[in-house]
Formats: sequence, C-alpha cells, structure tokens
Amino acid sequence: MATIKDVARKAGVSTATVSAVMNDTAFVSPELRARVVTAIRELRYEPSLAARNLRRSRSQLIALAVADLSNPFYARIVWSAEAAVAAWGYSLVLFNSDEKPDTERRILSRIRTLGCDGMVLVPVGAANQYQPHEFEGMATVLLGRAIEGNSADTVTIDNREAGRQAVDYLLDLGHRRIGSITGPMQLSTSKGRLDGMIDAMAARGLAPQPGHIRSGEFREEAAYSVARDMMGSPDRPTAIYVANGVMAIGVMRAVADLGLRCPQDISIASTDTVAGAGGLKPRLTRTEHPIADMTNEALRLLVDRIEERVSEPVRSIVFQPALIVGESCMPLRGNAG
Amino acid sequence: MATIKDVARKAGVSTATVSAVMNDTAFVSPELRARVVTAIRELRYEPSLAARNLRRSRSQLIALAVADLSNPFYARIVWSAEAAVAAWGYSLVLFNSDEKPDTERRILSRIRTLGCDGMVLVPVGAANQYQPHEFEGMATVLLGRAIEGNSADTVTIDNREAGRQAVDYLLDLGHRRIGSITGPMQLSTSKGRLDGMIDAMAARGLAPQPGHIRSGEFREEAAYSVARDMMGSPDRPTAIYVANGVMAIGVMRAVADLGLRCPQDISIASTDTVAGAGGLKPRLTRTEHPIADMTNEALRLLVDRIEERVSEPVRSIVFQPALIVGESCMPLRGNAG
DNA sequence: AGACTTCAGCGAAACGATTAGCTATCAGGG
DNA sequence: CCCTGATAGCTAATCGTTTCGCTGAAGTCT
Repeated sequence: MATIKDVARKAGVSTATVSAVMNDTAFVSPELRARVVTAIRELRYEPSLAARNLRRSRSQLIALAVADLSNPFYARIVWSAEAAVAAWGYSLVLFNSDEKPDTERRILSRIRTLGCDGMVLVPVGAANQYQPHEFEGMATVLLGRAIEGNSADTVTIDNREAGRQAVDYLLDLGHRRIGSITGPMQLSTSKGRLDGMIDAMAARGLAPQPGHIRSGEFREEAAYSVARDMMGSPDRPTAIYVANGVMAIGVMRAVADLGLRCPQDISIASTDTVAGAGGLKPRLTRTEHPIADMTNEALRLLVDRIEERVSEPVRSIVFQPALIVGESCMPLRGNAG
Repeated sequence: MATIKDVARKAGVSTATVSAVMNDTAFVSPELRARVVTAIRELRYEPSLAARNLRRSRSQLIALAVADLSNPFYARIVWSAEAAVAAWGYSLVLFNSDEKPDTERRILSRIRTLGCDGMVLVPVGAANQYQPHEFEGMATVLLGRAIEGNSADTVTIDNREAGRQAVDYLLDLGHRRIGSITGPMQLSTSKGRLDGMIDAMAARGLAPQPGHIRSGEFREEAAYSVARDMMGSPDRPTAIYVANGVMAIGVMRAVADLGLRCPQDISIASTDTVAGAGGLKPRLTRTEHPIADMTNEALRLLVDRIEERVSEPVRSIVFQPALIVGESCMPLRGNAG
C-alpha cells in the first residue's frame, strides 16, 4: 500500500499538501492539486483509516448488536441498518448476542476496544444487569427494547398497544378463553405486550386464566413445546396471542402436529412478525412494526449524538404498531368452545 | 480514556513494560506485573485498537459483502459468518451490494480503506468486470459465486448438480414440459443451475422449450411477473424449476393469483431455499445448500490466508446440494397433461 | 577476581495520517 | 525602495501503540 509520503514524494510536495487535497481542507493551487491527484491515482493511494482515526480519534464505525440473528425480525433490522449506516458515511460492525447477557457483555467491551463511534444495541438483559452509567462515553441508542432508568436514547414500539390491539381483535371475534405465549418477562417487550393483553381483557371485565399465560425464550422451539403443552390440555384456549413472529411459527407447527386446524380449531394472533414472512399459510393476523422506520430513526439519533448536534439528555421515541388482519383467526362460534 | 502512558506513569514503569504485560510478549517480574495490572484496572485502561492497528498494520476486522441482505439466504450467511468471525477473534463488518456492481465497487474500496484484514465476498458482477488481480493484496474468499479466471479462494455449491437433481426429480414424476425461471445469466450460479437442468433433460433426449426458459433478477418481484407471464400462456409448462428461494415465493404467489393450485396444476421445485422458510405451504421441494458449513469453510480459508498459514495459490471448494422433497410437486397424470 | 552471559526493563523510533504554526514569496502602497 | 499583508505550502509535533536495541545489575564460569 502506498502511503501519503509516497504520494508527496512523487508529486514533489509535502504530506500536508496531499492531506489538504484529500480532505479539501485548505486552498491548493490548481497546478499542485493536479500533480497530487495524478500521483494519487498512479500509486492507487488510499488513506489508511487506522492512521487517520488515531489522529482524529474517530473510527467511522457504528456497531449494531442484535439479540438474535436467526430471527428474521432482526435480519430485517440488519438490512435497514446497513443501508442507513452507509448512507451516513459510516460502516457497520455487526454483533449477535444470541439473547445471552454474557455474550452481550463481551460484545460491549469489544465495541469499546474497537473504538466504534457509536452503537445501536438491542439489549438482552434485565434492567438491573446494566450499570446506571453503562453507556456513558459512547454514543448509544437502544433499539426495540428499553432499559428502565437508563441514560441512553431509545427507540421502541408501543408494546402495550400491540398486545391490546391483537387481543382486542380476538375479543371482537367473540373469544373469551384467550391464552398467550410470550417471551422472557424481564424484557420490556414481553412485559408490555402481556400488559396490553391484560388491559384489553380487563376493559371487558375479563382476565386470562393463569395456566393460559406462559412465557419462554423468544424462539421457535421454545414456543413449540409450550404450545404443545398448553394446547394438549382439555381446557385449552380458543385463541392464542403469541408475542413474536418466530414463536408464532412454532405455535402453528405445534397446532398442526396436534391435529388441530388454524383458524377453525384455534385462532392465532401475533406481534412483530416480519411482513409477508415467506408466504406462511394461513397468513398470520398480527401487529406489524415499522422496522425500517425504527431503524432509520435509531441511526438518525445516533449520528446526531456522534456528530454532537444535540445536547438534550435522553430522547425516547415510541412507534405505533398496526394490526394486519390475516387468515389465522375466526369468530368463536366456528369453534367447539 | 486512559492511555498506555497514564498506566506506565501510574505503575512507575515504561510503556514497553505495560505493553509486555498486556500482550504477554516478554517476561515481566511478578512484582512489576502486579503494579501494572492494578494500574490498568484502576484506570480502566483499554488499549486503542486504532493505535495498535496502525503499528501492527492489522485491524482485526473481516468484511463480508453479500449480494442482497433482503434475501433470507444471505441473512443466513450473515448469521453464520458473525459467529465464525467472532470465534476466530475478529469482528465482522457487513456490507450489502444489493446486486449492484457499482455499489460493490464502492464497497471494495471502502474495505481497503478500512484496512480490513480480509474479506468474504459474494460477487455480483460478471467475470469480466473484475481486474485479473482485483483481489491481490487483500486476503479474499469468494462465497457462493465463482469468478472465472480469478485468483481468489472460492467456496461454492455444485450448481449444475443442483439443477440436475431438481429437474431429474420432476422428470421422474413424468413431467416433460418443464420451464425454468432463473437469475441473471452472467452469474455462475444461474448458469450452472440452468446447465444442470439442460443436462438432466438431455439425458432423456429432451430439451426445454425456449419460451420456457426465462431469466431475471434474483428477486421475488421479478420472478412474480415473469411467472405470471409464462403461466398465462396456453402452452405453459406443467412444472417449473425456480433457481432460487425468494424467486420461488414470487412464483407461488403468481400461481395463486392466476387461480392455479400448486401442486395440482403446476409443480414447483427450487434451489437454495432457506431451510423451513417460515412454514411456507405447500412446503417446497428444493435442493438445499449447507449454508452454515459453506460459510464456516469460507472463514477457515480466509483466516488461513490472513494468518499466513498457507501458500498454495488458489483453493476452490465445492459443496454438494441435497434434494429435499416437499409437497410442491405431483406426478404429471394429476395434471391436464 | 575478572570475563562473559543472561535478561528485566527502559528509551526512543517507528506506523501513517492531520494540523498548528512557520517561512517565503509576491503584490501593492507610501 | 522598503515595508506590510496576504497566503500557498512546508516543517514538525502529535495521536497511542509496538518493538528494536540498549543498559546495567546479577549470576556463572574459569
């Protein structure tokens, strides 16, 4: 690799002039500029970010740490984030914490060492696992999941509203015995969605049966076994609200394996499913999240911080879910119940 | 941020000693080592990668540039790659060329500037768009798609075999009018799969009708419109081999929109579909690729190169596809014929 | 005891860029 | 003709590490 010195020598100028040409940071006479430009081209000179960053203490790197790369929801976030990061002139360093707080801790330290200019984090731990000032000294935006009492910018969805919308819809169809399969209760998303469900039922003087509320990992397999268990019992619910997209797939598989039909025997509604998820049949009734918008917003906030265009202490942006009606729910009278 | 100098001052030693302790690169007496270690802890010292990399001319970064992040196939690669890269002690910088050669060119230059130690590339251009020595000076592995006459290590699938397997299966079911919707012909994957199809038919003295072979972008929308067009004509094929997973989804949608049923009215087989793609119904008959293995192998080759454990000029590894029978194909007599 | 090894630890020179501050040139005014 | 002011371009310091080569104390051998 050619260095700035090689270019300077070849063009017969000082490195300062080459730098000025590269960064357009001072006036350089047309003649010299031309010499420099040709030298750059002929030597195929590309500045070393390592050196530039050392000097400027900037890395042009933005880290994204998601909770589970195998989940299409996060794959979608990665897609949007890559585009947004590139558009802002940075590059994306990707990490997968795989829903493991230990892995996340290692990732956070790695991000620091790499000297990333900022990071977007989908936190996987309970609020109390983070130090109060965990994110100080590094521009940070929390995406999707909130950490209570934390000092970082946050972009989330209104999870409570999502749960409310989905369960309201099931209630409108006449369902009363409604179950829920939700994620780990220490996560703001799981808790919010369940609260929304309880809200919706309470508004009609109802409450879910304790045995019909089950939480587990945000994974297809976990949902599958929980669903098999719940649906195998005689007083099984007539409708289920599943708190996330991949879990919904597990639930549908469990339902099919039990010889039940969806929606005839059981209605299923879910949240955060990726749009048009691979032609799933029947198409899920679900609340969708504006993933791309949320991700773009997260990066806007982050770049604002990095480039110090902003001083407010903490900004928190909440998006609204939208109910998308598919074919996975039926009015109750179609059921045995 | 504390620097190595601060640590050295605090511990009353030279920076060289601190460095030796950090990297375990020279013997340091237990006493001094202890002083250094406590100083490091008390100052919360973390070495700056920018400086270290400048000195070592290493970045600990591995770039991955995929062709289309919206395609679950590549999302799967990203997932595997992140894990493998982390396991080797590097971090992953992700890029999406979005099947655009221009974007890819910018990405390659960015990767150089970032000083990544190596890169895994899913190339999007025709072979002649690359200079013969395009990848010299940077450890490179091409993944999924080959570039003829190129000098980089390559990990691919036997595309010809994939096409052969899928179409053989359709032929075994009695189909004779078989069509194909495939990707851009300048890509080794598209060409190989189509060649395999032609092989399979030739082996039985058959050849596809010209109008039944159509190529287009590797995207759902492109496949949708091509499929609508092809299936709308009176001499439509009785079976279609679709050259990639997302295209298969588009084709199934087109088939449904035309009021046709799969597999009763038309059999569909595809290649490179992601396993268990979101519960698609009917489940596709397809050739699957060992994506995780391929990605791991690509990174093994890459790290070999980076750490200079290898000297052979070019290594090329070809994986074999496996036919997975789903429910999207039926014997011909079930059809109009 | 003198000569020779050994080796813990230090000092200082890189790495490749940016940038503050300086020099030298030139035009124009008195 | 000299002085001033403007400014194009240079010199050299700097960023935070690693690492080469050196020093000097201690140990070993004859």
